[in-house]
Amino acid sequence: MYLRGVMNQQGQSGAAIEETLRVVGDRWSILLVRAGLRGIRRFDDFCDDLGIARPVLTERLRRLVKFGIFERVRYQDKPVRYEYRLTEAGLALSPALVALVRWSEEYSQEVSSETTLVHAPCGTELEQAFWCRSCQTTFGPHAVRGVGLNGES
Amino acid sequence: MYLRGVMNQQGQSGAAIEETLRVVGDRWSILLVRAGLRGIRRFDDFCDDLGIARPVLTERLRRLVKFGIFERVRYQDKPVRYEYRLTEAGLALSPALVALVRWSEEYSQEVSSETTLVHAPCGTELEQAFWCRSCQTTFGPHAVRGVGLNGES
DNA sequence: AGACTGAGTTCGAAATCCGAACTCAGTAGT
DNA sequence: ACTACTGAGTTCGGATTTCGAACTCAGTCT
Repeated sequence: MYLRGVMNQQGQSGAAIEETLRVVGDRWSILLVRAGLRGIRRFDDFCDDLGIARPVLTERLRRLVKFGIFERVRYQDKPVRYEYRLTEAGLALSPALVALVRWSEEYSQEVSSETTLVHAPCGTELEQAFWCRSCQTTFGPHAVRGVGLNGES
Repeated sequence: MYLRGVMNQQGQSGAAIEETLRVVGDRWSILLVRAGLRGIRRFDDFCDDLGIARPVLTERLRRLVKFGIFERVRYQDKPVRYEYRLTEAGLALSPALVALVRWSEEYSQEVSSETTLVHAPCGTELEQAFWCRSCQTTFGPHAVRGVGLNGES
């Protein structure tokens, strides 16, 4: 039953994702990224859009900036004003976000009414898959092998 | 600058993912799913593997069971013992998990040493893509359109 | 002058998190 | 029969985080 052989608890193998979850693994961070993708940039807009408490927003944005997911940009000088823009790393979170949205649509108890994510050119509901460059095939979660998953190997 | 037109704050359009993040959006839940995928099922094993405090683990597992991500299974009678297994819905979180692992490998400050996720049959480092059934193509985040993203439309 | 804007900060109350120690039923060893 | 051990929790008090509401501060608009 102790079939791991995958070290953990600071071993190394899971260290990266653990750190990542310490950054984006809270109720708000992913939602902030999503808001960023929707074009929201300003403090008060994040605040109104998400209904997040101001002190929490302050702290969250600071942390996301620190970890390179947002950048704080001065967009006006007279009264000095800053806004928050997604960096490339922040944009790169969108697959995770999309995966979560898809999961929500399928499994959340919430009435999610209609499909919200589609392939832009044709409007078809999208699916998410893994892609192997060398085999030139797509495949599902069952064919993923990894140190971080499936109990080693 | 108020280009949303996507309702929020209980509007409906983002409700599903907000609820989802209220369930799995914390430091531990995703890690619990990952542990589940690695074959971990028992209370003490989750505890040792993640280094999570016991009361928190109790509460987290209860919540994940309540939302259908794990199921609590009696696996022995003499001393009654239960273990936690991922449901199908729980398994379905793996794309999100994989996306986060990939992101961590690429952008986390942590030294992540080597690639940990591969295509099982051939061992090639996997990529994640979106798949359009009707166009029969894969595509990246830029070609995703959706109510939940990209400021409506 | 007075009202408003945007990006925060300060406050105290409420909810969460933590580690360490305890419980409880049953099993195994001597 | 006594002791130690196992697995799945619960209980405790203290530290940390979260919250909403109200306040600040520089500058602008009327």
